This record gives sequence, structure tokens and C-alpha cells, in this order.
Amino acid sequence: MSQTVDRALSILPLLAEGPADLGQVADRLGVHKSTALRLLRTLHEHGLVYRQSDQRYRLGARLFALAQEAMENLDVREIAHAHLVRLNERCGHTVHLAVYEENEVLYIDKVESRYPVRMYSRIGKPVAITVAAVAKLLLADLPEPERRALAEKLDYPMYTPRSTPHAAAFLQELAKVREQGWATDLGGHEESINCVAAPIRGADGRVVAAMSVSAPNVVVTADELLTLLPLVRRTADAISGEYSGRTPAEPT
Amino acid sequence: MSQTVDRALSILPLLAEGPADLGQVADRLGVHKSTALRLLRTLHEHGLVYRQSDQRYRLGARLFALAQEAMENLDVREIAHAHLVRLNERCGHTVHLAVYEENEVLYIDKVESRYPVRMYSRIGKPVAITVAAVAKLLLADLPEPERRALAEKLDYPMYTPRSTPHAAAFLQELAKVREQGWATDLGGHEESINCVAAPIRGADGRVVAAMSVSAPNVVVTADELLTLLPLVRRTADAISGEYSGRTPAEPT
DNA sequence: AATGAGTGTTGCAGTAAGTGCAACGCTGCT
DNA sequence: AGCAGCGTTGCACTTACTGCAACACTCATT
Repeated sequence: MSQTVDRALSILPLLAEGPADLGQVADRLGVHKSTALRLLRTLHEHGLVYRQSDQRYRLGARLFALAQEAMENLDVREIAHAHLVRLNERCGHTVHLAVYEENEVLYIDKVESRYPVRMYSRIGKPVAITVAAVAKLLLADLPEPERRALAEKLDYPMYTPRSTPHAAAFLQELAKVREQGWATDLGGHEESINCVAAPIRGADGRVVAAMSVSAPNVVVTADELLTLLPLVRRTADAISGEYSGRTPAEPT
Repeated sequence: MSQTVDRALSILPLLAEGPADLGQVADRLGVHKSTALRLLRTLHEHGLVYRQSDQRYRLGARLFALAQEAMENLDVREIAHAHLVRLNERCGHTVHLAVYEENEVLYIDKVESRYPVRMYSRIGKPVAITVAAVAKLLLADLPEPERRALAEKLDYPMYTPRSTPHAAAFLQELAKVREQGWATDLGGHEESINCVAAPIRGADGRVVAAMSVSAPNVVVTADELLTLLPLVRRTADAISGEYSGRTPAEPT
């Protein structure tokens, strides 16, 4: 791999922690100030870092634009969006769409709840992978060795008493999810929030994305939320059909 | 600047247009395939590009995470958020927060309208700089020479008949905005959408961000929207006060 | 005011690191 | 089977990146 590029890219996560000046960047990279300067300049030219008024460096605006464009190029997202909106119109709750990539699960689309109490989440934010319903579906579909390797490698933070406690429990849960073809998260991430999720599959049957409906206890109980399962699954299947080309275009 | 890094970073916007294979990347960079391969591998290791199942490269997930973190580090955003939510609760319309950086204006926060008809926009997306009310405020505060230089350099797309047509008109509008301390966009970007915006200033009086309230004609007329101006300005001033440290902490 | 410490910046010589080449391996097509 | 197209690897070359040391600048301090 390329050393120079490697060093330059290492600056990005470093700046993601917060602004830093030249000296700090050089130190943390373990290179001379002049070297760090040149790397930062190159990053700057491409708009990936920004120099604020106090001379310190921050991540730059181009980063947002790139992330944005990347997102809009995901074809699942494009196909799914209309379905997600329609689902939101019918049930009123927050609807999420998520994909798996390189050991992370992240939301790529979201339709906000129409109830005043909303859950916090943001497109692009990595999901709590050990507890989220969508994460369970996406990981459950990985080939066995990869799934096991990943499960062993993960941390299992106890967000609530109902969070998945360790790899063994997680693998067991994944097996169950794989079997039943849908997943839930009942207060495993935040005490009062429940989710039901269903998988979106490509033409080859592999899970390419997962969608979920989430709502806080104060709006609907877990049992009530579960009654939405058939609707969620139908929506996911409709997206699957369209994505894999079986349903070329759907009437609006 | 560093040639290697420069080349590597040039790959990102290229991939933002859509997935590409090794040969295409090499061609567009004007380098040998093997060189492109090494660059892509380095980008891949850092999670900035992802190799999809058909071997082609796409932008990767880390990019979203980085953009996310960068955004959460912006202190204006953090301070402003609660105020924006409160404003949204009072008026119900879409509220935006935007900053200027390197010739671009971009949204860094948004509270969705509570009306069913919503305008399209997305955090991180560059704003239509020649027409948006927030852009006018941010650019109006630039030093004269920079403002003029930027105005000359911009394109003036006619989104609607009321879009700003050329640099001269834009500079005149900026002068007016600078004078009055607030801005509007009445159907300049999308025929049926109006916005009112106010500036957020740091301790030195410079504009550090701008916020706006937007609503489509079908919900409220432009005149009705304008009655919200005092409220918008008060909110912006409250954020300014807190940001510049004059109002240490506000009661919730 | 003048001095000094702490930064960011520049030109330069050495060489480490990146480049292109050419040959190889693989996959899918005819 | 044979071929075409693509991704991958090892290697010799030399380009272009590195660290150094000196310089420029701002901001406290005496």
C-alpha cells in the first residue's frame, strides 16, 4: 500500500475527533511538521480538510458532499424510498433503511415519525450492531465463518439490561433471526424503544438491506408494534421484488 | 503538494459519480493500472472505498461516519439545535441551519416541517448558493473583494424566473441583505417555496452561520411567512448570544 | 520596546517509496 | 479448448517524498 496516502488518510479520523493544529497532527502521525503540512495542504486542496480562522484544521465540507453523493448512488435506497414513505404514511412511526458494509451497519435512509416523540438517529451513523433489529438481519445472512468471526470480534456494550450480552447469545439470536426471516429489538438499545425489522433481498436471495419500524413505548406497546410485522414484511418484499427486477415498475 | 495523495484523493469524486472498475479509474487518473490498484487498496484499507460484489469500487461507509463526526463537532450546530427545535415547535415549518466554507454553503442541521407537504433538502448537501436566503446572508458578510470575486465566479442557473440572473444582481441583493440584516428567498429556487432567514454572529460580529424557515405556498403565503421574521431574528440572536458567550447557559 | 518562545513555512540534498513494465493467473465467453 | 479481458504480482528505475535546518511570523513577557 502507499505510505504517503496511508499517512494522509490517517489524518481524517484524527481530525474527526476535533480540530487540531499542525504540530498535533505531525506528532500523532509520527512525521516531521513539514511532511504533515504538505499532506494537510493536499487534503485541503481537495476540500477534505478546512482551515479555520485560528489556523487549526478541521474536516472539510467536501466530505459531506461526497458522503451525500455516495448515498444517492445506492440503488437500493432509491428504489426503497417511496415504499418507506408509504409505510410511514400508514403507520406514522419512524422508518429506517440500513445496509451492512465492512463490519458496520449503517442507516442509509430514514423517514421521521409523525408523532411528536421521536427517536434519535441520523443517516450515515453506524448502528448499534449488537442490538439493532436491522443489524441482526444483515449479519444473520453472512456466511457462517464470517458471521462467527465478526461476532467474536465485536464489543457487547450493555446499553440496557436487555442488550445482547456476549458473542454466544448474539450468534444464537442470529440463528433464530435467520430462521424466522424477521427481527426485533425490544428495548435492547434504549429502554423505551422497540423495533420490528424485515430483510430486503436481491435476485440471488442474499440480504442486501434491512428496514425497520421503530416506536417508543409511550406511543405504542411492543405488542402493538408487533402487529405491524406483516405490513413491514410486505413492504420489504415489495422492495425486494422491485430491486431484483421481478416487479419492473410499480404503479404510484 | 503530494502527487500520490493528490491522485488518491482524485479518485473519490470520480467514484462519487458512480461505481467504477480498476481500468476506468486508472484511465481517468492517467496512471498505470497497477498504480491505481495500490491507491485504491490504500483507500480501501481506510474504509473510504468499498469493493462491491462485482469487483467494482464505490465510496465506502467510513466516509459517512467521518462526515457525521465532523458535523457533530461543529459547535454552532450543537448550540443552535435546541433553539431550532423550539422554533419548529412554534411555527411548524422546516428550519435549516447553514454555514459557508470554501465557496460553498451547506446545511448542517435541519428540523423537518410538521406539515405533510415537505420541501426536499438534505443535511450536507450544498445549497443553491445564488438564491437561498441563508446563502445571501453568509456571502453578504464576506469581505468586499472576496465577495465580488466569488460572485463573478459563480454560475447563475435560472431555477425559476425569479432566480438571481447574474453577478451584478446578486451583488446588489447582497448589499441589500447586508444592510437590512435578514434575507428572503421568494420562489427563487423552487417556484412554490419561500424562506426567511437571519444571521448568527460570533463575538466579533462576523456571521458564522445562518438559519431559515421555509414553507411552500400551499401551506402559507409569502406574506404570512414574513410575519415570522421577528421570531426568526429573535431565535438567531439568542443563538448568537449563546455562541459568543454573552449568554452562558439558557434555562431549558 | 525589545526579547523570546512557539508556530507555520520554505529550499534543499538524500534516498526511500511510488511508478510503469511485463509476465502471470483467473474468469467467462465463443 | 482457446481466447479475450481484467485484476494481480515482482522488479528495476528514478521520481517525488522526507527530514533537516534556517527563516518568517505572531503573540506574550520583561
